[in-house]
Amino acid sequence: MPELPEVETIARYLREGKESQPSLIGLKIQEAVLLWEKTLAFPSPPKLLDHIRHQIITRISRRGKFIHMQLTHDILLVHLRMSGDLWVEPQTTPTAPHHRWMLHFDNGWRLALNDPRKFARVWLVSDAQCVLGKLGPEPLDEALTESAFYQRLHAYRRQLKPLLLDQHFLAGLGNIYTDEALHLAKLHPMMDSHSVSEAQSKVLLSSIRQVLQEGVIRQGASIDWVYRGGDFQNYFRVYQRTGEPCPVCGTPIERTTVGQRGTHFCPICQKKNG
DNA sequence: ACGAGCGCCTGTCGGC
DNA sequence: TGCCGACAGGCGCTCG
Repeated sequence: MPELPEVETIARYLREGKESQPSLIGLKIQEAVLLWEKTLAFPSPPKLLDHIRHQIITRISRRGKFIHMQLTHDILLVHLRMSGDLWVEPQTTPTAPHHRWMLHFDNGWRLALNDPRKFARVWLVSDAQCVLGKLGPEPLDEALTESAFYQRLHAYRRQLKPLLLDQHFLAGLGNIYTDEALHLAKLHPMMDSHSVSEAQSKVLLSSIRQVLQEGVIRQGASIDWVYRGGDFQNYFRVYQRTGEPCPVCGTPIERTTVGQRGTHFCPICQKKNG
C-alpha cells in the first residue's frame, strides 16, 4: 500500500500518537519479537535482540518509503513494501494473524508490523546510509529545483513511468501516485524521458508535488481489505478507474501495462509527444 | 543502459 | 459452490 503519503501518515501517527494510541517518542524498548524470519533484513535475530534492548526512540521520520526511527544508539528502518502496516497496540492484545515482527515497550504498549504478503523488511543499523544511500531526492524537498529535475530526466533515456517508479531517480513515488501525476501533467507513461521538454518537466514536477501533497492531506489512500484511515482513493483521477470518464475530457480511462505494472491513463489527454 | 522475466507471498475478485 | 487465473500500493535479481 504504502507510497510516500501513506508512509508519511504512518510516521506522523507513530511520532505524534492519536486519541487511541500513545506517541512512541521517549519509549524504552524491552524486547523484539520476530514472527517471520525473513522480515528482519539486518542484523541476525540474536544480534538485533541484544542490541535493541533498552534503547529509547528519540525521533521518527520518513525518507522515501522508509520509516526512520532514531534510537539511543542505532537506527531502526522499516520498509512496508506492498502490504505492510504498523500498529500500536497494548501488549495484551492477541497477536493478529499477519503480525511479522513486534517491539515491546516498558509502558505496556507494542509496535507491530502487520504484513499479509510478508514482503516488508526491518533493519537495525548504526549508519542509515548503508540502506538509504542510493535513494534519489525527496520530491517534496525544495532543494530539488526545476532545473535539477529537468537535468535528471535527461540523464536517463527511459520510459517516463518506470523512471518515476525507480527510487534511485526519485524517492517515494509508487504505482498510484505516478499514474495520477502523469495524468495531471498530461504526459504519456511510455514517453521517453529524454524527449521531455523543459516546460513539460516543470509541469511534471509540480504535478508530482500536487498529487503527493493531496495524498498527505487526505492521509493517504485506503485500498482493498486494508483500511488505514485515509480517503485519497475517493479522489483518484485515473488509478483503478478503467472505463470511467477522464475527469478532464470525458474519454474512457484505459488500462495497459508499462514496465510490468498496471497503468491507467487517458488516451486523449496523455499523448506520447504531448 | 535498459527492459523483460521472475521470485518473494497471501488474499481477493471475476469468470466459468 | 468450487476451481482457476489474474491481479495487487514493491523491489532486487538475472539475463539478453
